[in-house]
Amino acid sequence: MSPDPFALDVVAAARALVGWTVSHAGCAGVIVETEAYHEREPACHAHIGLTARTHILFGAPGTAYVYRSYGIHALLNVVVEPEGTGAAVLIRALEPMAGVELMRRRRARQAGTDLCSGPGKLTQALGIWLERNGGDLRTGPIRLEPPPAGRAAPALVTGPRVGITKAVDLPWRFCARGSRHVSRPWPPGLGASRPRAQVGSGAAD
DNA sequence: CATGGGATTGACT
DNA sequence: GTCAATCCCATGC
Repeated sequence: MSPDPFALDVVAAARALVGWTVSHAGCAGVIVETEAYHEREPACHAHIGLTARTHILFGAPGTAYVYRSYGIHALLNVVVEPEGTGAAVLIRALEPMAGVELMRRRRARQAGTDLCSGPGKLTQALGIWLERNGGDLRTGPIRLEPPPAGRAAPALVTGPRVGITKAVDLPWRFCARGSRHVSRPWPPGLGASRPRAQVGSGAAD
């Protein structure tokens, strides 16, 4: 299988990118959750067409699209599909693999909770900010690397995308089955065990 | 030029 | 469960 998912259609790319590694500024994690966005559906920023904000989405596949969300957070996307088509894969969660102490320091206020279990959390943990918008993910500073050759593709759980108000029924969210590093709300059938200490309300396993 | 709205998170009732 | 934070961009007058 080609190690270049960037030219694939956005849904295939979103599925293929689960299991890849993202690294930046001394930290790295394996992607456990993605979502697909495409200009032909209204939840995608590129739906409004080519503007100052969206032109990166129409650019070369393998480019980083980093934008500010709710005035507070930076969200990381991988631009996919051929140049001229507005499409991207949102990286929603990572399993921390390297530089975990540095991640904890960057997220000092939430050191006890999950470090990368959300699109705004992982950019904070990795030190990714808006200045990375437009960068080439194959050369860095943000690097995207394929899983080791021969590793089986992770089983995926599919569900509707999170946090949007348009095209809410499209099943374009993909989570690694069994991973407890996925963002909330966990999709049905994820198969991950609860983080502990939340049990007690009488529910048995 | 004024205004509305987020591809979210963490704190609080 | 509810809700504020915070700011750039897109839209409308």
